[in-house]
Amino acid sequence: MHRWSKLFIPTLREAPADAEVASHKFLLRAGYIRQLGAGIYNYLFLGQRSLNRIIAIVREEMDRIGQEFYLPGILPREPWEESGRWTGMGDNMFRLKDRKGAELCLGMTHEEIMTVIARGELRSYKQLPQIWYQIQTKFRDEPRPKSGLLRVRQFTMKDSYSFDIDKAGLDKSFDLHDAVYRRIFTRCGLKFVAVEADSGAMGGSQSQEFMVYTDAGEDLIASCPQCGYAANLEKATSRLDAVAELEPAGDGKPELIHTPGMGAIADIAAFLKMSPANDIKCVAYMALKRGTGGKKDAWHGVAAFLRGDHQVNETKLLGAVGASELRPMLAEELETFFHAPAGFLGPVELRHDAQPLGEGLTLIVDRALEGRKNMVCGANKLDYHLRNVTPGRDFTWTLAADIRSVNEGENCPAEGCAGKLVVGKAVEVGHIFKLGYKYSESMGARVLDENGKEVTPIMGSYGIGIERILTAAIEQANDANGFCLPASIAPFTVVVTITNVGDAALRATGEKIAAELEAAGLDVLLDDRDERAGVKFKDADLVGIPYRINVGKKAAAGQVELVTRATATSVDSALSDVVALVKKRAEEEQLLASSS
RNA sequence: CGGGGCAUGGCGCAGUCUGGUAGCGCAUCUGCUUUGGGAGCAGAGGGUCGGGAGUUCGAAUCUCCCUGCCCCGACCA
Repeated sequence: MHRWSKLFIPTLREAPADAEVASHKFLLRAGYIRQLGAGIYNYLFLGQRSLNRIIAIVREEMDRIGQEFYLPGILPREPWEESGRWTGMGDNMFRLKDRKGAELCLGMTHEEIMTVIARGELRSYKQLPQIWYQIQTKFRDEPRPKSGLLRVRQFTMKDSYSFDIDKAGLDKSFDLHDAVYRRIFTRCGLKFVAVEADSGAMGGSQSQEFMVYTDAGEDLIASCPQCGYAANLEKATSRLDAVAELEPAGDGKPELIHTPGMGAIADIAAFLKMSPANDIKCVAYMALKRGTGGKKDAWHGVAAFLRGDHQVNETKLLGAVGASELRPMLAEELETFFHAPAGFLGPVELRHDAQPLGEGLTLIVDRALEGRKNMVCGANKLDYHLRNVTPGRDFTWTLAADIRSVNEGENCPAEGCAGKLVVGKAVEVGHIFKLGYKYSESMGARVLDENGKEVTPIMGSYGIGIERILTAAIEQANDANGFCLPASIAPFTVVVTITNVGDAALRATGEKIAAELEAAGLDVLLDDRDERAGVKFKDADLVGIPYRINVGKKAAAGQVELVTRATATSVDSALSDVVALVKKRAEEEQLLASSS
């Protein structure tokens, strides 16, 4: 029996000044966590208890499809060197040296280590498929830890890895994870959406994120209320309405116009009395190409051209050109590639490479420019623009790709759907994706297929942020007094509050009810503190326990109160019925969650 | 890494501009009263004012350097 009077639950009346988001404030106030450093937290009794319950659900569900391992958190350099990620991970990886000077790192993910195991042990197609998972502490030297447990440098992750003989097998492993993840998040009481996601620069094809909508989130999700389309903004597309083209001026050929000081698109649009949609804008970058096979890293020029009213999406751009990093071009680099300053850059007669990231400039155009005509763009000459510019006729490019971010209100990309996209903030709680051969190939994992031929197994990688489930649950259900966790992941299902411990009869009744609840298999906390009733009510509301039984004045008449935290409603119940009632409520909640 | 801010008792803050040896609320401890929504009264304990150097008779306060933390941006398989 857990008695509050004996426990360490350091609740705070006021939130520390540097907590911004709801989950951060309440995790601190409710005594779940304490900060040790930037992005480094101590998990106290209630926090650890809740995380343990989340882990139990994750483990139970993962055991349906996979086998649990436990890999080290401290890892030698060599496997990372083999995969190319020792340098690829950059400053996000914590690195250290042992007493002999050998280099090690703290694990931020475990593709390499799982692949080491696979290549050492897997020999035959008969041993496939395999799904191996672990629940492990991960370390990432985040550039900017923030928002309590949402973005931290040490956290707990369930990560799993699949090895299959072929793509069909990978599809199956992926789908198994998709189904199990849906069960996990449902059981944890999260209102989540599965969205299409970018697979990142580190390889992979199909990729899906599990997101919980909240303003505390750092990802933007575009979704269609009509057909259910949902995608991370890094991936989302839309169908654009046609733009009214400008009438050709003069002979219809590109024509130089004097535009003194009009480096901004808004200036040009106003000057020519046209929509920014008739302008071609240029965003110039230097892109980093990681050297492989002993080659050095190198920066290359990339000129991205988009519709004047569109925003470049750097994630899409990185993927399109195959680079690993971008930075804006410096003024002298602009001079080298364009012979012109920012504000007057354009694609006409711009020398560019045939292949992305060659020695010269990569010229990439957004798909929204294809088929357009009579547009306005910079002339690569200070204070001059060109009009009558038609893409394809007046300039060519290295490649065309979707490199823009969609905007709210644009048309849903789904075939035949008339919906308009809405954009919302969300936090990522899980991510599943098809890795392909990146690690198995580079690290030399091979098995023999049924014809005795050596083949490379295909891999998948699947993660769940354990702490993020807790924070997302708090973000989605909190009010001025605190938060309410789903019964499945709350540190306790029910708290029995003895309103006045000075009253021996009340005390005995509270003890009895708590014992009965425990015997019924519920996680029960008995609030037997010698505090005023108000203090105990406030604390109970704060710490997220979904049900509270007040043992007070009416106990002498055989009645107690059952308070439901989520709805702030209470019902009187006979002492003899309350245990069954709580149990029923908690079970109903779980059923409701799994049916939605 | 760029921009902004903060650092004074466990938490929230004042004091810094204008230098004079540290204060308020909450929390903690003791006693009495109170006992259904963060009680009242009385008393008590607790702070090298983030660190270092300097200016000064004297520094929380002024100067310089460093560190930590927060926010915005960049970044973030």
